[in-house]
Amino acid sequence: MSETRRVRVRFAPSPTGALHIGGVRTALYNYLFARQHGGDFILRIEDTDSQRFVPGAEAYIIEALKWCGIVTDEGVEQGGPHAPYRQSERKAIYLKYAQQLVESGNAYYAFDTAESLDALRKEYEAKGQTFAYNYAVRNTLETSLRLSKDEVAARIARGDVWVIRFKMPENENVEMDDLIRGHITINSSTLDDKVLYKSADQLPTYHLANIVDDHLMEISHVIRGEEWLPSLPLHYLLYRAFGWTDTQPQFAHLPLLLKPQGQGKLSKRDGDKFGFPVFPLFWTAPDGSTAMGYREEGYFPQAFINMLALLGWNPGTEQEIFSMQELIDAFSIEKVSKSGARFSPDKAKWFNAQYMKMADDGELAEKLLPMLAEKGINTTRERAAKAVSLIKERATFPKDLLPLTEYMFVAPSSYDEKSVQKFWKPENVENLKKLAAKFAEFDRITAAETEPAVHQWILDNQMSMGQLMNTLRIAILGVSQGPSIFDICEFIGKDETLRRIDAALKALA
RNA sequence: GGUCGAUUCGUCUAACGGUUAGGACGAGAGAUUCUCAAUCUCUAAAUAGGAGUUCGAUUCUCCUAUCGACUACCA
Repeated sequence: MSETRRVRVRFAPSPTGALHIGGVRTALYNYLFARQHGGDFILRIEDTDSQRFVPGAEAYIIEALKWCGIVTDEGVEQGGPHAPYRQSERKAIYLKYAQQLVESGNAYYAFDTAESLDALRKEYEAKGQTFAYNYAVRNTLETSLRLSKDEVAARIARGDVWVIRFKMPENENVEMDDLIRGHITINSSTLDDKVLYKSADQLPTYHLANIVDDHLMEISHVIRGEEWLPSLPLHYLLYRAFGWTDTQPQFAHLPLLLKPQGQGKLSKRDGDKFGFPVFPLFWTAPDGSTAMGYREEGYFPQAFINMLALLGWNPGTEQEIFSMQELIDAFSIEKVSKSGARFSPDKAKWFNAQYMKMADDGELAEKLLPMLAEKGINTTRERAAKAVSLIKERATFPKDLLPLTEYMFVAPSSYDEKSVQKFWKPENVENLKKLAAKFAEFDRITAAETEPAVHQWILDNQMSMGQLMNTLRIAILGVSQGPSIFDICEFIGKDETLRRIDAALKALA
């Protein structure tokens, strides 16, 4: 645990489905930490559960990280000095380590069947007790602890089912340190003899594979979800049993992400229930069910990351908008909060609106163009960018751009009844006709020159600014809303302005 | 049930034992404007409860309550 050790962190998801936003946040914090310390960020796939493996999940994870702008230095995709990075491809290394633990007396073979253990659990339950596979019972069961070496070998050779279990010490206070939670002590007697190596699929369990790989990959810091806190003593003891305590990584357990309403941690179903995504990308499960994603809902990855970064971490300043580089510079593991954070869809939208305001007009135009084309409107990138600049501050998502700009390209086909009732009065209509005549005097309509001139003209003729402008607005847009009416008239041009006034006068006569 | 962890406005959070407990989202009100947004200003809104330690606890300790995680040959 020397201070000079190179920082190497890993994100180690299990490919059992889409990557939940809680997982994305874990990956993000690891990434920020690595970058801040000039270290390495590694993506390792922990696919040691052959039962729950979901095809496509790994590809999803990789794509999600890419969309978020989280760049991996080593991993299943690009390889690296410690390849392979998929645990199923590292199968061969784990058994050796498990056996090493047996030889050193820290683990043992157990020959219980799933059925016999099941029966034991039921038996205890009937007595109102909870069965724990630990120091109290291990000597009464079929294990290498009481069987002779020859008999153990014979049983294995015979094909009996076996697992390797960790021999949890009895009544020892395990002292641990967590970068976020501080010092923690747990008595080992409350822990059980966890399975390290499974017979079912000849693969290690998470605990073994995780410790072995973190050691082999020279991981310096383990930053993971709080759900791992209960297994931290086991992991400490494993490092000790292997004799790796001098290079044991430091641990940081992140608080959980909670549901926006009600109780419990955020789950996949919450998205469906409350109408917001819990996954970064759209996901189609093997059973055909689907779940929406932030990307598809129109979130900017920067906004998504910004929102996620602040959910459980705070720099202590009042800054809220952070670029990835700013996050890297400001991040600190000590400032991660200890309690679970409730996810807020409203705040997520607010972040997106902030990024919308900052977005480049040209880039937004690229998103708008196809939407317009779908409506049969073809225009240039420049025109679209100009339209976007007029309205982007009132949009939250790129999809809002279409309804906000559509009327700038096509004349209204109908007029909002409420607005008409309010403003389309005989006097206003008469004034509108005069205004049209006034417009005709200009070579072209501009916000810079026409607007002040018309204002003065309205004053001189003792007309009502509010009444006339809204009447004009109805004629041009069909509704009484939107950005400055002179900006719009300038955008559509003098001819089109006069044409729309004329059309409205006829339609609403 | 057991073990561990957590607890500041409705939500996300700030406050190296000393502040009128700050900011943001959301809510309400107002300003501005040709309208709708945006923007700006203002308002309401919190230290879970109880004991201690201390001159002084949001902050430290203990108890209670509540919430959460874990308690698989899942990760």
